[in-house]
Amino acid sequence: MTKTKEKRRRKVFDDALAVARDIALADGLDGLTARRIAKEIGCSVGTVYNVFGNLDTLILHLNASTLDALHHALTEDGKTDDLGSAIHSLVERYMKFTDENANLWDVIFEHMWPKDYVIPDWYLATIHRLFTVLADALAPLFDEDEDAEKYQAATVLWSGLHGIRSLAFTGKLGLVSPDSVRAMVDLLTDIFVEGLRRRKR
Amino acid sequence: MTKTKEKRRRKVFDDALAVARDIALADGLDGLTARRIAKEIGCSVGTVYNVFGNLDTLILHLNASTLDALHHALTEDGKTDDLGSAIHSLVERYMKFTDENANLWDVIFEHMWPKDYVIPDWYLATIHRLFTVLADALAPLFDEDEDAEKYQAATVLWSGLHGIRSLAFTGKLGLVSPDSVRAMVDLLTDIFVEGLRRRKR
DNA sequence: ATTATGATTTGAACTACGTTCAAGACATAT
DNA sequence: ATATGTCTTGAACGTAGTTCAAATCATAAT
Repeated sequence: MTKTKEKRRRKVFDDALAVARDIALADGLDGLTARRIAKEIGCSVGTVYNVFGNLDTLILHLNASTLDALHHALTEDGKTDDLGSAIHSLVERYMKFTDENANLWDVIFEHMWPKDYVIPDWYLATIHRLFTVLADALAPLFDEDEDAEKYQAATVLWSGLHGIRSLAFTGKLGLVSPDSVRAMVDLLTDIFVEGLRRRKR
Repeated sequence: MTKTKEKRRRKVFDDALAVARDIALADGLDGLTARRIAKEIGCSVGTVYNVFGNLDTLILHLNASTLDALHHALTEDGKTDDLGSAIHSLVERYMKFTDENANLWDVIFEHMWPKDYVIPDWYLATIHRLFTVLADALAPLFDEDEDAEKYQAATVLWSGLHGIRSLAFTGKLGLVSPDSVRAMVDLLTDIFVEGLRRRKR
């Protein structure tokens, strides 16, 4: 049977990702070594390489699951009807998730793909799906025929929020308090949404 | 005499940074190894460690010089009197500099300080000086007694632009063309400046 | 039940990294 | 010319990612 082999392979895959997630949460990208993952799931490095091919691909899957977890955090429970508060709710959830999973989240950005690494389409789709959540919340601020503009605006806002959060988290802004991060995020969100509102009129 | 020793030490310091800059421009953070730098300036790794203590400190100095180079690019030639065009000029120069020195620029953000690494005040001052350039350009949009708000707004705008540029450059937005990066940067800048303008009234 | 076959697992080994440090080379003061 | 104290050197250590020949295992065939 090829079934049992598939099962075993699947178990290594799942276990490795679960363990990698725990390690990343606790220690960030630095802790994510092939040897440590192998040891913690009780196999050799060779087996990890047999399943994932290389560490980059393992991290790719880890990041995809992190992105999915954020997507879930953003979309669970109902939406608000209120225009502005839907966006603020998303920002609130985004900040909460990235705070509570800071090390795990930052693996996505700390890890650099090798120059020749081809990022698969399903991973890009995961990113796209996330941006679309924000784009949908921005829908009232755009006309029906402005899907491209809407998606672009969502990308801009989200990238901007990411810039603030990640520079603060990695200490590259100088010393910045969590409080001021929140104030900066709110400032950007408010001004941007208000700007789109004016533009629509 | 301690003069000749100081001279030699200074030469190793300067040569190492010059070589590190060339390597970073060509190959990014990956190429910045102690052995390669030592070989290219014609000394042993030990000497590099004698002067810098560790690679992190060498990269700290490299980054400081990169930040200074951007500061120079932003401030050379006269300022414009025009309110909005001063800001757009800064953004234009920022984008030009980070495009032409993409690998070098990204060393600042790809490199992560060890958990216990203490970033010296003079480095933080270099960052502060850079943000102040943008804060000064935003001055017409704030009252005299709003220095903190002005600086915060500069930080928000710059972090936002950085978020867009760096996510695009590192391929973490999915596939994004250079053209659309420019459009996104302009969109954020326009909306943000316009938002501050309205706020002032 | 025993053997043969083919895939999987293993872990030592390879290269390359940051970093250290004992030994030698060097410059200065006497 | 010698003594002293500093600087330079490069082999060596520990740890990465990754590879691969040998051992192990599961299945199919006899």
